[in-house]
Amino acid sequence: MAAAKRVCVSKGFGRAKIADVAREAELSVGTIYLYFKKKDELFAALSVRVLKHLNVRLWRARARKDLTFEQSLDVVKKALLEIYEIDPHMFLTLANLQASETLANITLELQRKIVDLLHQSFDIISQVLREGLETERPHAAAPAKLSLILWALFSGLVLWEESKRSLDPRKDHFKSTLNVAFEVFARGIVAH
Amino acid sequence: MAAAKRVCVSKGFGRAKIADVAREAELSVGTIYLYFKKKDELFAALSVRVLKHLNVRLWRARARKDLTFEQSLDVVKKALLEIYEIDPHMFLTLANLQASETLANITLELQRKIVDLLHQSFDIISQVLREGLETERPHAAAPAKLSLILWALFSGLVLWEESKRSLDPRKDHFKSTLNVAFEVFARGIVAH
Amino acid sequence: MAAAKRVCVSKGFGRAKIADVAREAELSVGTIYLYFKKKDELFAALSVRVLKHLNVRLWRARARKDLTFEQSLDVVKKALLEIYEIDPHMFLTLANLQASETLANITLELQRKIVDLLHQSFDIISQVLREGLETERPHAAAPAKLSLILWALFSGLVLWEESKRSLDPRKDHFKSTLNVAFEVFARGIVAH
Amino acid sequence: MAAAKRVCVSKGFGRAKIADVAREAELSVGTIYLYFKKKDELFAALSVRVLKHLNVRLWRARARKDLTFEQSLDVVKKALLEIYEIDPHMFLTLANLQASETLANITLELQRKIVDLLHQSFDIISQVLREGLETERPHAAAPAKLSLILWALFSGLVLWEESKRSLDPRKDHFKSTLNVAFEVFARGIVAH
DNA sequence: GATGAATGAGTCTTCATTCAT
DNA sequence: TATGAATGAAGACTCATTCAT
Repeated sequence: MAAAKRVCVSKGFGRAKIADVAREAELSVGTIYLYFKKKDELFAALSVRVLKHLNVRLWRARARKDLTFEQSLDVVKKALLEIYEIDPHMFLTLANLQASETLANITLELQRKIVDLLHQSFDIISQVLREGLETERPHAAAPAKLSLILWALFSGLVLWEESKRSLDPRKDHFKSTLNVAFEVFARGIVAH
Repeated sequence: MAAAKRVCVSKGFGRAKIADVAREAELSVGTIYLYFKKKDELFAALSVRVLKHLNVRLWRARARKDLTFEQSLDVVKKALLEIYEIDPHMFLTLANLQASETLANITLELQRKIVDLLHQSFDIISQVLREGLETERPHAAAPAKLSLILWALFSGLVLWEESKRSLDPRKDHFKSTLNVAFEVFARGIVAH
Repeated sequence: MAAAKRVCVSKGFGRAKIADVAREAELSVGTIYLYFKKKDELFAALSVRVLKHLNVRLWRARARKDLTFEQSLDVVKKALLEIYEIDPHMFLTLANLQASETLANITLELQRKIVDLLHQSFDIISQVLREGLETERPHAAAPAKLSLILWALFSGLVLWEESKRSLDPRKDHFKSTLNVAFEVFARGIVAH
Repeated sequence: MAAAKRVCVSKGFGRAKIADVAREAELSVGTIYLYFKKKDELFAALSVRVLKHLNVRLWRARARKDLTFEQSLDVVKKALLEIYEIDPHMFLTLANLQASETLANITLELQRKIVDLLHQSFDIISQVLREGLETERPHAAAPAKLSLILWALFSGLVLWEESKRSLDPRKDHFKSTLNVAFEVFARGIVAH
């Protein structure tokens, strides 16, 4: 799977061949098929891995208590950013999963796993937000909806950032845009 | 191109074959190649079309004067939503363009056109925001950055909405989430 | 299809590759797939051809009137033998169709065609036998059953003949055995 | 080998994999190769087993003395039918051996064994027929030739029966057709 | 301009066979 | 004897692209 990710990064998701992965992993083609029934199964498994990693990080963030809402949000932002900076392709893997038809070609079991992990991600973010929201922003929207908005905001920015490289030479800094985005978000959830 | 879009919608972006497009267009395969040098060229042209359509709408929104910031933002939201509702796959086309490696395989000319149109989109949104911001939110972030955030927010929500159909049976309504997202955004750009 | 047959003859049914057929036909692999959806479809089509050829011959035999039962039987034998001698592999094609799992992998339409042609073969043989039987062998078994027995006898002998070459050096002459078989059959359908 | 036969029956001859056999036998793949050098060797050995079983039955039939020709023939028929009914796939195994190219890929030793056993089968049938023929049908054809015809008749009917299941919904009963076939055969060997 | 048959390189996938343990 | 992970050659099938008509 590490090899598969490396191939995705270097050749692009759609151009990644099983033979490439095998070569990168210093295995034969057949061996790949010993562990993954289909090509799409392998790449979907990559997403599972990303989501698991993500959830571990988010979980750690959630463990911290006695934080204000702003601090909680900051913890979520840091968790997402940290993961992105460790491996900027992680979220792109997820974006590709969403944009491609990979999902249609995998086992129901794997599909369920992915759905489940995504739900977990949202639930953790919701929980982090909820505590701060309840005391400080009692009139804010439902945490579940807000966590989805946060997720969309983040993945939209990542997708843009990644595609920008080939499209748009105009320089803008991901991190600073992200900071502004989170500030806007934080202030937007006002208590009237 | 209309045929190409219909094929993309019904079979999915990655599974769309030139032969399908030809059949849908009631033309022969060869004829497609009279108008598009490469397959990727055709699908990139689709994105150009989406962006042009988008810009026309945004331009109309921009034309209205004497609006408060909130009203301006509402106009942008309506323009984006309207386009999405007329054709939910338009933004997915763009997302696919970003997520796939299509961009790497097209002529420089077409690449430039796409970049140019995207800049136009941002510029129009920036302008819409700028007027309201200058008078009502003098301390807000740069309009260019805010328009990017708005774009990311919207495309992130669309991508999620589209992928959710196959992944996640949990019902949530795109439109209401979008409304909340824009409310949060609008309130977030406060003048301290 | 002529190329496919030649490949079957020279390399054996199970070892015939699409690439071989393409080379033999002086076409590319893709062109084969322009006319046959699946590999098995091509080889099943071969059987259809054999059966059609067979039925034409049998039909001609049937056209002759005013024959005694023995003469009718002789006409059937000659028709079968003639086909076998023109192309000894024709019946082997059918035997392979029966012994292999090809039938499970073809379209229902093609399956139906094969069934239909086989029924036709039996029906023609039945008709040839019927006339002679009615007047000369009134107490014989049903012509349909007898034509099946004749068919089994013939194809059993062909299968044996074909496999014998690699198995059994013991010489015996197909034609003379066939003659004896038909004599036995003719005498066996006695009028008590 | 029992496992191999079960796999052949359930998945079909051509679709039987060594891995399937190993799983069925509750052994590992490697272990299969301790006992059979090649895949074809294993399946050829299956034929040897069938032929041995067949010969045992035929031998028993031969042991009975003081039978008329018709009774002898009946004994042969019963032996063949009994084997067929115990395991309808036995003869199909032999038919597959004949129709496929398996024979070309096995050791000379195994080839000889198969040839030898086939000769034995014919010889036993010949002997059964000979006794009755000599006294009751002095002018009949050579017993060797007649036993080959009998064999062809039987295997032709079996092959037909087996293929019919997937091809032809038209019901006809194997056993009754076989009975008619043997009656015809018995009467056909008349003494003029 | 339009056609669509032909192409063949490119990929996935399978599976008999080996071999270090 | 037994294992079963690893192999990689082989082969079916696809589809963007071309070009003679």
